[in-house]
This record gives sequence, C-alpha cells and structure tokens, in this order.
Amino acid sequence: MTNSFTQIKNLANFKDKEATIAGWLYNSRSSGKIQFLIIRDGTGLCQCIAEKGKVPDELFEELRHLGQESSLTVTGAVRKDERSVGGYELAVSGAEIIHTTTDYPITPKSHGIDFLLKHRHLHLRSQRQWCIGKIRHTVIDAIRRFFNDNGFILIDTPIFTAMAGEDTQTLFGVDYFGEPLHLTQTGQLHLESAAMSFGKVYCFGPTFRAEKSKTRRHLTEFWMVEPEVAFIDLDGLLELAENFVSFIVAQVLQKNKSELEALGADTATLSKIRPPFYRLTYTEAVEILAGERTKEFLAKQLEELKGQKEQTEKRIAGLEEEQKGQIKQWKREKNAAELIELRTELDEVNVRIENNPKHAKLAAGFQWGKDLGGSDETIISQMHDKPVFVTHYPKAAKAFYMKTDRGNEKVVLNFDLLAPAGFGEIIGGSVREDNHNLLVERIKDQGLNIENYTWYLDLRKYGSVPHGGFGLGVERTVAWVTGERHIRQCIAFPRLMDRVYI
RNA sequence: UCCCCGAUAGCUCAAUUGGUAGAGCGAGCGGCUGUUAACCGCUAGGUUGUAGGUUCGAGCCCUACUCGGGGAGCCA
Repeated sequence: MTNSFTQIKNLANFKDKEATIAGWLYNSRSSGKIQFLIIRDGTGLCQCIAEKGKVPDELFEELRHLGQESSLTVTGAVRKDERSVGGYELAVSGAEIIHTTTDYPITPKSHGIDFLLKHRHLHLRSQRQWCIGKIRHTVIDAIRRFFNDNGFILIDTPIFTAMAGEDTQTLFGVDYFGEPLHLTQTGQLHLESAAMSFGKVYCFGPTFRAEKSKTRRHLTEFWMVEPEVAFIDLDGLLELAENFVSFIVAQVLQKNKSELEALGADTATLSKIRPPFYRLTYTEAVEILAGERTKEFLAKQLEELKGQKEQTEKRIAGLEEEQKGQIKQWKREKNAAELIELRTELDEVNVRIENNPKHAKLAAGFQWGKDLGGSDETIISQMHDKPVFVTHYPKAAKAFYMKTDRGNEKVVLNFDLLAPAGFGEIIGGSVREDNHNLLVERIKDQGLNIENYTWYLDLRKYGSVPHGGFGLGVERTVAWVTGERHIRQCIAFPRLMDRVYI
C-alpha cells in the first residue's frame, strides 16, 4: 500500500505531474470557494489547494468539515509555489477520506507542558517533536557511524547487573528470582574487560538512575553511549571525544538543516563546533569560579537581566494601559496574546534574577575539593562559545576506578565535557586505574566490598594496560544541538522522577 | 529530601482594594477565490484542584491536603 503513494519529501520530483499523498490533516483554512489543507505524512508538510468547481461539490463540503488529524489520501497536480510550506503544493483533483477525526485534543494554539505530557502519544505528531525526533535519529546514526568507521567493536553490556559503577543508592533494584540485582547505570566495567579483547569497543543502550533529580537535565531512563579504549591516555581520550562530538554536530548540520531552523537552533554557533575544544583543569576552573572574572561575568549578567526585566515590565504596562482605552477588537486580542507571552518571559527573567546571586555565592565560596555543582558548570559553560573540557578532579570527589594522576596524588585523570552557552555536562569520562594494588586500596577506601570486584581486579592481574573511556548522554546532546531547554522533549517517552505517563 | 511558584471553560490565560466569573483558541452553524497559529458574525460551553475557616459577602484572605512547574544536592 505504502509504495503507491508519493512521499511529501519527494514532491519536487513530481513537479507539474500528478501525485497522490497519504497522511493526516495537520491544519486547514477555508475561504469560501478555496480551501487550504495542510497534510503531514511523516516525511514533511504539504499544502493542498481545493478549489470549488475543480473537485466534486460533495467532496468539497466534506473536506470543509474535516477535523484536524483525520487521515486521508489526496490526489492532484504538483506545482511550485513560494507561498506554500514546503515550496510545493498540490492542486487537489480528488481525495479519499480514510478516517474522520473529531475533537483532536492538541490544537494549533499553545498548550502547557503538563497537558502535552499527558497526551504524549499524540504530541509526537506535532512539528516540534517531529523535528527533534528526526535530529535524535541523526545523532544516534552519527554515534554508531563514528565508532564503526573508526575500528570500534560494539559490545552489548547487560541491563541486569550486580556491579555498581558508583554508589548503590542511585540504582533501581530488581528482584531477580529472589536475588537482588539492579538495572545498569553504566556498561563501563563490563566494557573494560571487552576492551582487553578487542582493543577499541563501545556499548550503546538505555541506562537507569534512581537519582531524585527534578531538573531540566535529568531523566531516570536515558540513552548513553560509552567507548572504552586500551592503550590510551587522557590526551588521547580528549582528542577522541572532541572528534566524536564534532562529527555528531556536523552530521546534524548536514542532514537536518531545515529541522534545526524550524526549532530556532543556533546553526551559526553549531557550525563553529570543531576541534580543538577548550581545556581547563579542575583547579583552573575553581580559580575562575572563585575569581574576579566570574564575579564580573555574573554581575554583568545580572545587570542585563534587570534591564531586560525593566523593558518587559514597561512593555506590559504600556499594553495594559492600551487595553483600558478604546481600541479596535483585533488589536485588543493581539495585545492580549502578547501580554501572555511577555508575562511568561518576565517569570523566566525573574527566576534567573533570583538565582543569579545564589549561583554567584556558590561560585565565590567554591572550595578546592568539592565536585563542581550544576550551577558552576553552567557558569563555565556560559563563558564559552565552544565545548569545554574540565580535567583532573579531586580524587576524593570521584569514583574508585579513576586513575590517580601519578604527578599529583590528589587528583585523578578524568574529564567532563561541558556543552557551551549554559547547556552543561554531556560527557563524563576517565583513564581507569590499571595498577592492581592501588585499585584494591581505592575500593577499600570507599567502603566497597572487595569480593564483588574480583573479576574486575583480574583485568589488572593479567596483562594490565593503560586504558580509559567516557559516556555521552544522548538526550543531553540532542537538547544542546536543538536548543531545546528540557531533555524530556528529546526522548519519545520520557521517564521522569515520579512521572511516567505511558 | 529542601527552597520558591502555581491550580479559573476542552486548551492558553484575564478578573482593580474581598463586591454580578470574562476573552481568545478549539467545537457547531453561516460568510469570504491565496490563506500562513487566516479573517468576520452567531451559538453552546463553569460546583474557580479537595476539605475546612474568617466575612454581610471569597476565584481573591487563613489552615491542611492533593496534583503540577521551576531550582538545589547528585549526575550523562
């Protein structure tokens, strides 16, 4: 059935010829003798023009009353027209209605996030989600392509696992025939053993974390890709990570230009994402955070926000004044719509103004030894126009498996990659401790049961080599690239803390 | 777990100091031959999240609860 219909993305090939498309009614406008039907078919949007006299009267009336998201096929001549959404439109000669829809809940006007999440199964049809879904597909395709083309072997690591990468408090427990297991939070430990067989490996799958985090950066179930490489040092890992991320961004720019534009993403800044990325050590980052530069940066940001607030308030007051007077009806309605927008904007600015001094205080009081907080990462990230590596974190704040810097025992050979313009961490990685006895010490130091790690320690007994890897969060990457502020929009069916609709 | 904010028509939001609950969209009907979230006219649509309290009078004030949003810790 599918094969006999023309896909909307291919309409250009049918210029001045007849085509039949099959899809759903996305939106329609009628002007008495002429109707504009916007059809979506999963590959794009197409405006179909139905003119009275050129289609049977009965069909014309039927189309005029057709509800949003009704399914149908439309036949007509394909012609180029600048005024049309995709550049091409269909002059309708016939149509077959497959299913009539009434009262589709998601209208072309604005909706709140709660309503949209409750209707996620339908929301996936809307343009914004469709664009994000296409870009996510490209990101995942680019991830696999990059590793497959660079000599990495795919290893599927288990989802049921007894191993804990970090601490067990953030894991989802599972009753495995009476045995307590949990859902994986990383494939890394298993992957290390595979790296000793294949050299360069990666795993890619869902990951589960029971962190009680209610922020725009967190999901309890998300997708993560983790490469692991034998015979590599920290510099090698950074180089791998920057080439990898640059490749993903380049692929999205190449394949999803129109989707990026539809989403309002910053393609100019994205096209500058090329190696080398900025490199900071943790110690340098702390100096920046606690220093004058951050103080000035945040103070300037606060001034800008206050200015923005003042302007928005002025505009709101002006509009409110105008609404009190005698004005045309259409102007009154337009003002009301603008007021709603401005009030939302004002709310956001107020939250940022409220947070700014808190973040400034956290940054100024930052003590060497603590892990970087979310707001600290945001500040560093906002100061840069390209991704930033932060390396060499304090050993005490990090996981047991990270390799101690032999030149400075207080830090480990690890790194985070912060996406620019405030998006924050998208990668975390490290060189792994490869000395058997040092690793035993670290396991004991952190109060972990050494018996659980005998196989992991074996890797350091039989031909131990320097090795390392990292994990990249798919949804965070998609959010950064698309400019979407919340990662829940970057996966089809998000799992949030206390919130699973379907 | 902690801090801040919110809940009014199917949806997005108004409602002055506590004084008769309104608008747009959506739905239905009608009009309009090039619309871009089209436009114009008419119609229907409400126990203001729940329970209690203050008051002559509560959408608005107070208390508790439920649900949601934003942020913190932690992290990809």
